[in-house]
Amino acid sequence: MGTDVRADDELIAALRAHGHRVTHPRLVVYRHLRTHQGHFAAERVHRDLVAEHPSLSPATVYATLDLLADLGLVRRMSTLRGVALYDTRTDDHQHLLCHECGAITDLDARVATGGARAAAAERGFQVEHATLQLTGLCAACAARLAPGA
Amino acid sequence: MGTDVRADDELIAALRAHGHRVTHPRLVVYRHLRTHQGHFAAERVHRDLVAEHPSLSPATVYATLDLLADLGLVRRMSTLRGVALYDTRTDDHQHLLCHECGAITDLDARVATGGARAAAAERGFQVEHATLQLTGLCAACAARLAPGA
DNA sequence: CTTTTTGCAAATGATTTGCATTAAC
DNA sequence: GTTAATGCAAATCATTTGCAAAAAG
Repeated sequence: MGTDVRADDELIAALRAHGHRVTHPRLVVYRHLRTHQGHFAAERVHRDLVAEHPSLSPATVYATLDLLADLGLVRRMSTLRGVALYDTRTDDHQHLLCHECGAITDLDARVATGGARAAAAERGFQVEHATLQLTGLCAACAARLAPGA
Repeated sequence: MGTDVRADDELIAALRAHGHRVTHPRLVVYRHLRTHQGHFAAERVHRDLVAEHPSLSPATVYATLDLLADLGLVRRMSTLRGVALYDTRTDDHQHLLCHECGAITDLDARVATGGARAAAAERGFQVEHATLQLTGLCAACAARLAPGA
């Protein structure tokens, strides 16, 4: 493993392109997300990193994730619960949200969003991402709730 | 206007079917949602109703909206920000989320979700709703941010 | 050197919880 | 009568903010 220099370059280029500074916390957070792909809450990122970086503050993690989202390096996810999540995947995919346990999993199906995008554009809405959210029961919760099936 | 008895009946039937009691706060909240369609935060519902129903507590509104969602009379919405929203529409439609002002608007396009639903089912996920979320800039924010265009 | 970014601690704000009281059934 | 549901106040928890100190360019 070790530090992936290519990953750093991508962050550095994006920061410079928008007039932001390349700082230690930003590198640390970004590397962590690159290494551990998935859906992250700010608080979780902070908890994961604070042992190795004791001076890293929650506020900085919140600000950094927000910045990374603005730079397009992660995506803000919509959630049913009240915790803000960031997705390391920036390509199109779908989300399965279990309303029992709150688990969120990725799905890779082909969904034609062209019609909806066009309809939105007609209203003057500039679409950046179109994500299909499927809510329901995950396999584990379905099994737990319907025992004898 | 006046009380729409048919609306009450729908709530009462759903409550009875699930062994819940028909209470005054539940009627009041449900009537309000029926009358004022849209996307509601619990806090907003409470604020709207507390003048006429001074004893109505926030906690009850939270619990009631949660119950209505479980009964299928409203839908929990996914949001980018940390406020839980409930949608009075329970039929299939899409949401436009402006990440500048936070505005959420409905869209009525035809989106083929069959493929994604099937893929989810293959994984053992029981899909209840499939909602396409389009994130980006609403017309107002786009105009404000790109002045000279 | 100048300005952004950080860390810290305090403030905020939505949501939840515990518990005695009240209202459904 | 019995039990669920309410109201209230306190607790919780994620997130934001203000400001002095530190670090980036």
